[in-house]
Amino acid sequence: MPRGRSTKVTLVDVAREASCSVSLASIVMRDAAGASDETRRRVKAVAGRLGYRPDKQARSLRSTRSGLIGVTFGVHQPFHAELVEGLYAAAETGGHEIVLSAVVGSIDDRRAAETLLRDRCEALVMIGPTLGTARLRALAAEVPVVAVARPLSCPGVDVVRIDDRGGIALAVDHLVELGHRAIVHVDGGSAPSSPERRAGYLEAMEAQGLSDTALVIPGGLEQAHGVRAATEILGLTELPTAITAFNDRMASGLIQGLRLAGVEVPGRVSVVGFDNARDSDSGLVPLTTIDQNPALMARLAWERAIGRAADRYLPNEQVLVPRLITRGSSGPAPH
Amino acid sequence: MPRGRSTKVTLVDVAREASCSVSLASIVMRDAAGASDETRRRVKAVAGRLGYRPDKQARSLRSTRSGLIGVTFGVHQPFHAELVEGLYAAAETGGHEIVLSAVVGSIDDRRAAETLLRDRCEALVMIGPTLGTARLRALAAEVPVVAVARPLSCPGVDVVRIDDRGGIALAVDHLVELGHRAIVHVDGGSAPSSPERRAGYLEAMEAQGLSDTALVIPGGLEQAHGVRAATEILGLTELPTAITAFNDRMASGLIQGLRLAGVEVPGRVSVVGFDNARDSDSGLVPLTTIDQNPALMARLAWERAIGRAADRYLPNEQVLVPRLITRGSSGPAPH
DNA sequence: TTGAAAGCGCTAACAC
DNA sequence: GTGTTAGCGCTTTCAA
Repeated sequence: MPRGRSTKVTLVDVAREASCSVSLASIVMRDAAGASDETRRRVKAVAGRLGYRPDKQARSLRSTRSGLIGVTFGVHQPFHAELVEGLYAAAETGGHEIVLSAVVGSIDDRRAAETLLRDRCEALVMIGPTLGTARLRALAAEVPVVAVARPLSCPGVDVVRIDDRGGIALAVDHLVELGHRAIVHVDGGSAPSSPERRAGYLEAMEAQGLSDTALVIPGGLEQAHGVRAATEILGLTELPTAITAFNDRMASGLIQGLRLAGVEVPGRVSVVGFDNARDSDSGLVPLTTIDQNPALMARLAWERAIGRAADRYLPNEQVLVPRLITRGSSGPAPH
Repeated sequence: MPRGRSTKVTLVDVAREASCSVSLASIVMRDAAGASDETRRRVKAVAGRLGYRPDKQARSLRSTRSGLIGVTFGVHQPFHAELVEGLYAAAETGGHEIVLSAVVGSIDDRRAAETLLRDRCEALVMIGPTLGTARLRALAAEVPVVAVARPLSCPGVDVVRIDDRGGIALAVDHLVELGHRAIVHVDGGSAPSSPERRAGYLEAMEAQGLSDTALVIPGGLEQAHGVRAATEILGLTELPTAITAFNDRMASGLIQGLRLAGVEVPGRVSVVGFDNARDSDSGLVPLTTIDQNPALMARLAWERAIGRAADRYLPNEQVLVPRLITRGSSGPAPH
């Protein structure tokens, strides 16, 4: 019977074995000042030999500061995955550690955040939270909250986001430059940023004097929504020559839906996505899209979070500049 | 200055306010036996009013059992997301809580697991771990490990997995039944399960007396790998009439690559995927695929994990039965 | 530079 | 049903 898992090694064991006091051993393990090199060497050696692993819980229990930054994210959302990856990279700088809390079908942002509070996180980074501003503010009253990838005007909550309106404008302007005039937008349904991108689209169309041809089709986040939207677009009395999609995944659905009906992309219809997601350069046709620079976004969010945890800043908003990635799904307007 | 975040409310505060002892308050908060209904009501009311939140760390520090089950997963892997969702669902039964640890570019399974050990998890569920059996076994010596979605023969490690060989055989048999004989397999590169599916393909082909036409093309996990493989397949002297792909994402790439070259799916070439992923029914053509039943897989893994944590079982292996989902990407062989 | 003692917030063992 | 006592593994005064 493989019982008897290596019973726990504590700092007491290490100290005894290294014949020094527990506090001294503690100093060494924390790389704090106040121990001789000789002691340091000895303690470290013993710790290694015994397979000592500092107990995070006990440590944070004693030292009020937990060193934990909570992160909520949607498991099924590729863009969130990019940000999580970026946060891990940022966390490498040390001093603070990530605690993940997933938003899944059965668990919303509020419950996910609640878990993190019980973990005594010093600050929360919430990725694309679908939470009312009232609840968000209530949360922010308990712990510093940094909302990422969700345009938000909520006093007390930090925001790190892309300029959604500007991003869509980039797409529209790009298409207009290619000669397109009949450009429709497929939105993201109830997703964060969807209203902003929708509005940005309408503004950009107006700025180009194209208000009368502007049209928004309801969409969503997934490929299936794009396929559905394609059907709807194909049913229009007049087929547009270009489409801007809420995100890349749906853009992929759009392209596939159009191609299925024999409509060439970009020959007959151009499509521009949003996100510059992993698979976006490898579909039926490489996708022209808007890059959000998730790595930078994550880094800024992380810095904010630890800064707020240390009470170094007041909450504010940071808006990143979107970038157009021109690939194969957009081309000159037909005629 | 919005300083003064509601300073921490402890059990002592609750007890004082409810004029009872701390231990009694503790009993109430844990819903343990040994308190009168009247006390229960009073303490709960006070706790609610004060916004008391039990400190998980202190709790687990004191009670040796942490109630934590660690889960490692790849953030960028949609199939892992399904499993994580299933694990959260399983965890609803209570008693144990999930601690997530992501595997990202800069953090491998070993480091992810190491984090969980420091969290004092009682058992680990590792999703698709890409870890040598030696390291896995070393880990399993410290804590019960349940490997999910990775075929593995490693004493001391629990395994919950799909019958990969059987799954691919299902796909091959389905295609043969449709009249196909020239069937190629695009593998998953270095991904877990890739060797097993490759082998399953070869076996099934042999069982069908098709060994001489069997061919494996190198692939990977992403859509781009499928597109690349499509190019390779299109370059073959004789185009096969069917393809089995390591997963759905790559199958999508394959279909798109083929269609780009004017090859009809399933008219000219049939394609079968693996995973029954979210987007698989909404692509250019709805994908025929193999379902792994991630919900059940997750539930079994969870039960194993808490069972092992309580030392109720010895490690073992559970193999799930794959199921063929027939959709539009497979059809009768041409001729 | 080192060590002794106190205590973080909680639970568990025991007495009442 | 209730309170008292001890202590989880660690950090943190404080004194030596």
